[in-house]
Amino acid sequence: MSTSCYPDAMATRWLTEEERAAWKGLSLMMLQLTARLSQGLAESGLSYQDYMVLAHLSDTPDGRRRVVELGDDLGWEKSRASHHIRRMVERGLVTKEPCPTDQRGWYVTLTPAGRAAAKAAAPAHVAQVRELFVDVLTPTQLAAVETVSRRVLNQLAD
Amino acid sequence: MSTSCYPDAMATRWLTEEERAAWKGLSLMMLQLTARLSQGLAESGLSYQDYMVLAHLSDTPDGRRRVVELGDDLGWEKSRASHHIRRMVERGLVTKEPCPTDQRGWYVTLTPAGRAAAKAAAPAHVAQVRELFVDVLTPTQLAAVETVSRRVLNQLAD
DNA sequence: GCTGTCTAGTTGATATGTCCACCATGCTAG
DNA sequence: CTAGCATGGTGGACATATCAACTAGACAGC
Repeated sequence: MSTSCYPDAMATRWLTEEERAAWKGLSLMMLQLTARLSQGLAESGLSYQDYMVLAHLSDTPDGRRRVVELGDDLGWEKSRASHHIRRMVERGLVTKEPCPTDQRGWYVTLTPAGRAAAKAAAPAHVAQVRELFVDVLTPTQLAAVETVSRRVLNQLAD
Repeated sequence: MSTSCYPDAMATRWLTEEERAAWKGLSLMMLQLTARLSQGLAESGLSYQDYMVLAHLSDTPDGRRRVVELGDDLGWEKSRASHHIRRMVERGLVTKEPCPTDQRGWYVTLTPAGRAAAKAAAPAHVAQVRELFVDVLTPTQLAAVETVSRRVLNQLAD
């Protein structure tokens, strides 16, 4: 597949070794990293996804966010967001309140239990992000990561 | 959560804004990127995971790989690997052959159909990886990505 | 040989994600 | 006002992932 000539009209520009290494490294890194972080969070009784929702909500100034907004923040489609929020409501981590200005919409807000769960899980999670990612890199490398992701996300937004 | 002082013995070292931005950017980028690439591959009738398996097999010199090896390559646990391979066998993309030197094991190999599917999907997929990732970055940035992922994967390996 | 422990892989229950059709509301143009 | 289209969210069917328990073969020490 990395090999050679296609009969097609458009000759495919295959990846060079460097390009391939970068892409493969990135993919594998993210797979392993999120797997490990999930494991870590599991000990606090939260999934990675749960944690992201909770963290996002507690970062929001008024502590509430529409279902689809939350989905956009986390890169989820609305259906996934809806299902996941429902499950979190069932577990008592968040609640939904009708949105006064848009009858279709719901605000998702943290419950005290949700806030507590996030607070309990945060230190270990952050420590792990540090240990496995942040502290392994130089400030320059971190900055590069930020630049790279901004560029790619920009490109994706077209 | 990003806020402040914990009563704990170990004071948590929270992330700085730069660190946070890098981590968040990276996570979101990978989410969106893989989502988009999955969509692209769906038009060839393959999932992202299917493609990774096929690509890996066709990269392997002798075109075969043990189930768990494949899992390691892709960052999967053995159970996930087993389930996924089974489904791919059912769809005729790969086959399993008993391993002569280890009675417990199986070699996974491409079928002609699997090889053809990979070959058909590759050009569009590679084009998309280029468009959305590789071609958005400078060679220096690509090299940085590679370095970063190598370091992090190294750290994970402990 | 016998025993215990490790590893490869499977299985099934359950949790999660995806896809698509759907409903109700909002929004815009005539 | 109202006709049409866009948007926020739900629901169900199905695909995929995770977890824990399990089988069978490998492998080491005796």
